[in-house]
Amino acid sequence: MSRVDKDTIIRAAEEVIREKGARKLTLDAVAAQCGLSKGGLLHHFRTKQALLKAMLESAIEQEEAIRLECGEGPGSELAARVQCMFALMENDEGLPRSLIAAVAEDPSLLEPIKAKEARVRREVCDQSGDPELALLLLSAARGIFLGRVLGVMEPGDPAIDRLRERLLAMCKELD
Amino acid sequence: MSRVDKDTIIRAAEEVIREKGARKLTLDAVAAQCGLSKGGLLHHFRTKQALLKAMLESAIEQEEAIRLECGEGPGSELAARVQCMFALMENDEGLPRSLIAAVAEDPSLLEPIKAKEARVRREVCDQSGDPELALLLLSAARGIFLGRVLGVMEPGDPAIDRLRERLLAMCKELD
DNA sequence: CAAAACCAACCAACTGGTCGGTATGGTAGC
DNA sequence: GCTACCATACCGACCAGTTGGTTGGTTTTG
Repeated sequence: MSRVDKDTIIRAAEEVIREKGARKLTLDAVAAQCGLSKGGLLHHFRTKQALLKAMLESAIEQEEAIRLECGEGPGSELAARVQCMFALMENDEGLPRSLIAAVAEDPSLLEPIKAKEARVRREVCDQSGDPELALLLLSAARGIFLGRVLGVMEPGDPAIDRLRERLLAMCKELD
Repeated sequence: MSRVDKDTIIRAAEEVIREKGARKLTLDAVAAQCGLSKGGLLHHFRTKQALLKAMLESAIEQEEAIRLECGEGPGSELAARVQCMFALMENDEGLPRSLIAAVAEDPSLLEPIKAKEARVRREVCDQSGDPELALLLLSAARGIFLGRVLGVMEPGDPAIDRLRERLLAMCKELD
């Protein structure tokens, strides 16, 4: 029986990034955050890379879970993905933080995300009668999302809500 | 007369990020890259933060220069900005790399970019008869751009070209 | 000459990672 | 029940290499 499981550690790592920035994501900081010694932390993740990788995988899982929630109705894949991205923004969880840390540490860690992203694009295109417009709308959603990840766009901006409505309307129109 | 000027150092820093990743952007690495001792480097930039800040400012300048090139004709601000972003992608210069390094090091360094981004959005909105659609198109361009910055989207993807054409067409339609 | 540009040696703090050891809880044999 | 054994979780000291930054001196240039 473990008192601290891997998921707790991943959350702690995300918290460190949130508080101190991606550059300060050190093993010591993570260990301190979840009340563990560095030795204990390294017992769960043998290297820092392993921790980063687990963070990304966890983030992807979370995203896919939200995606399923958004796609229950008869809407298209595109609409579901757009909704999913906005949902992801509301409770800014692991993915954004992990993304930044990973790309700073070792861009090759993003390979799984790259693959997932390509798959989503293909699905969205295949399903739509106007693949280019579909891709364009998807890109717009990602632009807003990544803008928030980088902190370039304000969280509470009312324009975001209006953009979401407009985006979703255009998605429906496309179907 | 200096044998190595600040601009050379900034370019060297960008090169380091390109070759080794944002995390490896160290003073030693930058000094080595531009054939300077660390002491010499620190003579030009007293702290690492100062170097980062200068990198961002330089990147913004470059972007504004490209923006002016793109906006010579009668096109709207929106069209010019979209064109500018695609031009920025073709010769992937400092801005993308600097962005990642800065956000990893200290997100508050992005403040100038945030301000500039907000200003652009305002201009684009003010000029357009359909501000939301304009913002949406701008977001799409940024989504593609940031997707490339993070390495999530392939550089040579032909879809990018098609997306650019479509985006520009929609911009013209909006005018 | 005086200032600016530059260098080499150095430093303290931090980094990821190793290592020997301890605490705990389960399990098999008696 | 008790003992011997073992695996897992965890600790804390330690290490070598790296980091940003300092200092004191040397070269270059106007």
